[in-house]
Amino acid sequence: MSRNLQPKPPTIKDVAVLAGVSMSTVSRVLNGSAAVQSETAERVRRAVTQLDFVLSASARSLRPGVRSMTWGLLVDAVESHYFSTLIAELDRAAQDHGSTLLVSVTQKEWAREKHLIKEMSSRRVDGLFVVPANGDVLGERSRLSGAPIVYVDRIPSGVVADVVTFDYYKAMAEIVEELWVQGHRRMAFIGGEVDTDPGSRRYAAWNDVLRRHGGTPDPDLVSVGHLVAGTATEAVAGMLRSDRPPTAVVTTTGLLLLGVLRAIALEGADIEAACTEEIDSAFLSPVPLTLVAADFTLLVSNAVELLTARIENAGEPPTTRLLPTGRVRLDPLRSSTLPS
Amino acid sequence: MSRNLQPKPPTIKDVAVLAGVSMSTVSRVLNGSAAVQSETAERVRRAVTQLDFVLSASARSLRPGVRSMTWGLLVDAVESHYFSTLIAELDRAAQDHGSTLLVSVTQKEWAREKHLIKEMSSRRVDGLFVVPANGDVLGERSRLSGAPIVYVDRIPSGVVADVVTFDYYKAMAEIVEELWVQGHRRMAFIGGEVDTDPGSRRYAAWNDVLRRHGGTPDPDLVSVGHLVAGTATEAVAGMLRSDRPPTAVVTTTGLLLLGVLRAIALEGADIEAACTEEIDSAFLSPVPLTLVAADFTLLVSNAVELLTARIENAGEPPTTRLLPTGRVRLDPLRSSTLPS
DNA sequence: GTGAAAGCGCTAACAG
DNA sequence: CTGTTAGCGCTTTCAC
Repeated sequence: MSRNLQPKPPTIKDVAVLAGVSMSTVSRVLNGSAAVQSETAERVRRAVTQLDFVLSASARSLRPGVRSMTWGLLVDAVESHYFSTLIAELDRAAQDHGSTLLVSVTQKEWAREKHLIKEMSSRRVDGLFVVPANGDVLGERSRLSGAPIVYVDRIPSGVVADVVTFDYYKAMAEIVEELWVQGHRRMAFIGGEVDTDPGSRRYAAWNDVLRRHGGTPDPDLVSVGHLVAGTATEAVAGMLRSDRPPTAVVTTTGLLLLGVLRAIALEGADIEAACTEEIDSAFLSPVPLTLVAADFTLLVSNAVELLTARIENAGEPPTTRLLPTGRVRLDPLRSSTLPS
Repeated sequence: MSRNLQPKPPTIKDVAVLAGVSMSTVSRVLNGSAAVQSETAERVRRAVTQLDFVLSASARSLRPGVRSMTWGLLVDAVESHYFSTLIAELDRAAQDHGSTLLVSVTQKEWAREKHLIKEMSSRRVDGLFVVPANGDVLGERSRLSGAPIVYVDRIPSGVVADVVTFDYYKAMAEIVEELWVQGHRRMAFIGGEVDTDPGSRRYAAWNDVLRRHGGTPDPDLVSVGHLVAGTATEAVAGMLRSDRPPTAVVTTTGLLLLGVLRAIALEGADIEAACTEEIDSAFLSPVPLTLVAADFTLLVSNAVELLTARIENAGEPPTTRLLPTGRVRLDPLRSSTLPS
């Protein structure tokens, strides 16, 4: 029980006493908000180091008009390559900006998102990045006050706001078009939720391209609403075992792609696969793979630009930015010739 | 510019006025800290709903002795299965406990970890989970004041503290032992940092088991210090192309395993692989795979138990908990018989 | 260039 | 059961 008790952290007053100045002076030194005699400032800084003092973010942000130099990030879920990449990039951006990034998880529930937005606001973050969950049926989003918000990756419903997302419609359209040109006439579509963004955009693109080429998609080859990889595996395995199996299968998320690849591996099928998200184990694919490459550095820089602008000045009208995507093509490694 | 400006959030005073009571009463209703006439309470609650009011976490936590019902989590990096799983579990646990989890990234830098611990403390989190970064050469960790800390997954240096981690030594020892029993005499070891925890524990186990069976590990089959998958791929490819290739390769992290599998796929090798971490694309492995399964639910429940105890009462001596791990065995899917 | 004092939003005595 | 008041740690006028 000796040194285990948490000694309460020093306050600005402790620093002031130790440095032999007033609290105001310490504050001025620490914030650079006004000129302080260099010798005095030095004494203050020494006291700060000695006490290992840090300004209390809570107390500090109580005063109106003071920036907390903190950004919040609300993600919907954590099981995805996408999520790790986003956090890593955003964290770096925040650091460059001199801000701290605080991340929280909404678990795809609108109620939780709403709660966390308020929670973060009550912690006085300067701004929030939000990967919106679905479910705001009452249009409550537009009534949320507090810190400015930039929505990321998904277009939220029920609000006109700043949004940065990739052009998933175009990404999917290009993939399907390309497969069509390659001669594929029986393509399967494996998707998650298709009535909400961004699934809806992808699904629309899929349908549009196939219809443009005449004919409607074969309903036996469309299976949506998958939330986990397992059901996707079953769906694809079923298709592959049927009388008229697909020659290519298109899917939307990395999670589902793994499910699809599993089915393909299980069945020993020899078809094309494509996905609008990347996975880091793509090289292990038993079949040729086309992936949409999303540049998260680009996503983040756009989002940061929007948020900082909004933090500085709340006047601009909200914008939605649709970012371009790239493409990655992979052929199975196993049968490839050995590199010299 | 009309409704775009952020209206400053309502305060407890606004609620009090609207409900026709005093601030204290509002506070009491919101905290359930004392009995309030049910009718009055109802009026307050209505006002709260009407104004969409949330207590300011900043102001609230300024008072000494008040819990913020917030936990912090500091992770070293974000590119790993491990990380997603940890966050997901911890977030759920926090929610069950009625607390909010705030996550931040240390980027494996001790300076950043130190900064973020203070930053989080200054936000008055009730406690912190930390995946410690290496580099505390001055033993500063033990001097950190502020919120109680439970270290997770890694044993930090320079401090006696609460730690929860898996028994990586045993996990690795068992794997190597098993491979030995299966007849493998030329095993390769691909590792990351081996002079810091937990790499050091795994590397020690590897060496110990091989030595116990007589003979030292072949230095040509040991390659450590890999921080990315690419260099691991090169190292393994080199081994596989050599005169005396390994018959099995053991690696430590999921990231490195992917690099290893890539080399195996590239070279078309037919050897065993093993890893002390799981990956979600394991079923795509071209070769038989043994993985250590770590139960993160267990990790998290232990960590939460320790932290909450510490939050309640700072008296107990710090403990280190080494949790048991499981095993997963996977055979390549492609050549397997089709399921009926 | 520096200090004293008010007040940010909230909770916890203390009265009534 | 409810209101009044002091004060948490900090920044910012306002004096000096």
